[in-house]
Amino acid sequence: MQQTTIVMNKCDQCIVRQLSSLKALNKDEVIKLASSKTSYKIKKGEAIFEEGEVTNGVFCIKDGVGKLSKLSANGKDQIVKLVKSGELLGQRSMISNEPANLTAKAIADMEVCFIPKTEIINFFNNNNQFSLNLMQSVCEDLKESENEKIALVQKTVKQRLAETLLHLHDEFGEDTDKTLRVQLTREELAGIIGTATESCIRLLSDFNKLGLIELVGKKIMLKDIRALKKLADN
Amino acid sequence: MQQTTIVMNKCDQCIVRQLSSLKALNKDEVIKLASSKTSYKIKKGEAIFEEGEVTNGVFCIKDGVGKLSKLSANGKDQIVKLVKSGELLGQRSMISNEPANLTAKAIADMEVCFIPKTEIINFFNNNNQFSLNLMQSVCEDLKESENEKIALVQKTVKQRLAETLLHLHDEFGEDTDKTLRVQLTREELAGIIGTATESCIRLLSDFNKLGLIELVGKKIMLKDIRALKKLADN
DNA sequence: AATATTATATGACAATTATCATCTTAATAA
DNA sequence: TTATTAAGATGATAATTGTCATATAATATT
Repeated sequence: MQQTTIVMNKCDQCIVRQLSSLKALNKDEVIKLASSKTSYKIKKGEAIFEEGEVTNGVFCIKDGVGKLSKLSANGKDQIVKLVKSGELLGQRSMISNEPANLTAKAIADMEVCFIPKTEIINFFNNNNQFSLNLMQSVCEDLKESENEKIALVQKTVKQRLAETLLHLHDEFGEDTDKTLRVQLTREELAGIIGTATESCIRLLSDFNKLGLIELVGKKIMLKDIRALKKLADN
Repeated sequence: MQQTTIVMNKCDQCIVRQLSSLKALNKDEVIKLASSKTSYKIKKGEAIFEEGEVTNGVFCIKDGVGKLSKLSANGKDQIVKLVKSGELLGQRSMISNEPANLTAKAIADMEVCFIPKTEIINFFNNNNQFSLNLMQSVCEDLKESENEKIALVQKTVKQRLAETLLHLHDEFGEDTDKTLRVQLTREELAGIIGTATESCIRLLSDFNKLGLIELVGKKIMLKDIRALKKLADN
């Protein structure tokens, strides 16, 4: 009895349970969830799943940061989305009944839990609020993807870099030294904005010289957010 | 009584009912649907809804072709997706409870039906298969959007043009004269692949000279699909 | 039919961005 | 520590693509 309570609490207190579609689950469902999940630790650089893999469930991100990306023919890694704690991973391919379309890798050490598909489908069919939440989450991803698609075409690399820096600042915040908390390599940053690594580095230098940002070793500090916003929009 | 039957048949026979998420609806639900829908005719060039508009429902496309697009600051229209008969329009913003993110316009004369949100939410909550279908449809859109996003960055304009021509051929087929059935202006085609109209025209000329396509007035005939595929992939 | 308007086409040129080479600095392994 | 490798930085150059100008063809309007 007590054991059940402990297990339930584990998921009940979890940040994913608080932030994701899973917030719609009731006590009994959380207990079921806790007993069917499995936990993993994933080191920086390691994959959670690879493109083409059949995952048969979703991953809850308890801690860390990950990237969803696709390798191109010429060996470049295009990053489609970053994910952080509180989010679910692999919803789309699970629902579509398809192998993963993208590869998920850890950018910072991660703690994740795997929830089997059967469990999720069960919640989906029996809990309207959960299915609506899940639906809205995918819809949010779709909207974001469409808008990014438009930005890729309508904005220059410079604008996209400014936009991405602001976005990273908004979503992940600052370290104590005022630099961006997410530690991306220049290559990864280039992969997000969709450009060559050298172009990305060059523009960062330009931004630095213009006083828009400051490069602290490999880390980036946003110095003039207003100017970055202006640059990104116009 | 007879009237009800007639009305039901109207929706029951409809191509949208056969192809979209609505195929999961049972007889009673179709009757409800038929009584709550309103029909419209939309002329080529006219809008079904505009970006920022609150639609409060979805549109069934009975006939015609439409485009979902967003106007950029510099006046260019980026086309995000083409829609054709059998598809639903406006699902995402309805589910997200947001105004439309994109503008929907007719490329060819359209016949559409509007279904109010209350009706859809009702089906969503009471019919698991319908909610799953709807979910899968949004997931399909998401996958496509992500893949196009990647293509926009990793492929050249030439490759994207080849890819888009093949895609249009697959999805909309040929007219009796072997040309592509969808009649897009060069400007619209440029808006899909995300390039300047002049660049698009120039590349079409190149493709023509290379024997990949043939330009029959404003219409386009694919002559060497194998070569176009090779070009698009590599 | 004549005129106006819009779409398509093409040349010339500029701007952006990618590629390749090289160098420096930082991180990691031996 | 030293050697080795990887990441970051920058110059030189080429390729791609966008912009502007202008011409022609197609369509619409009077």
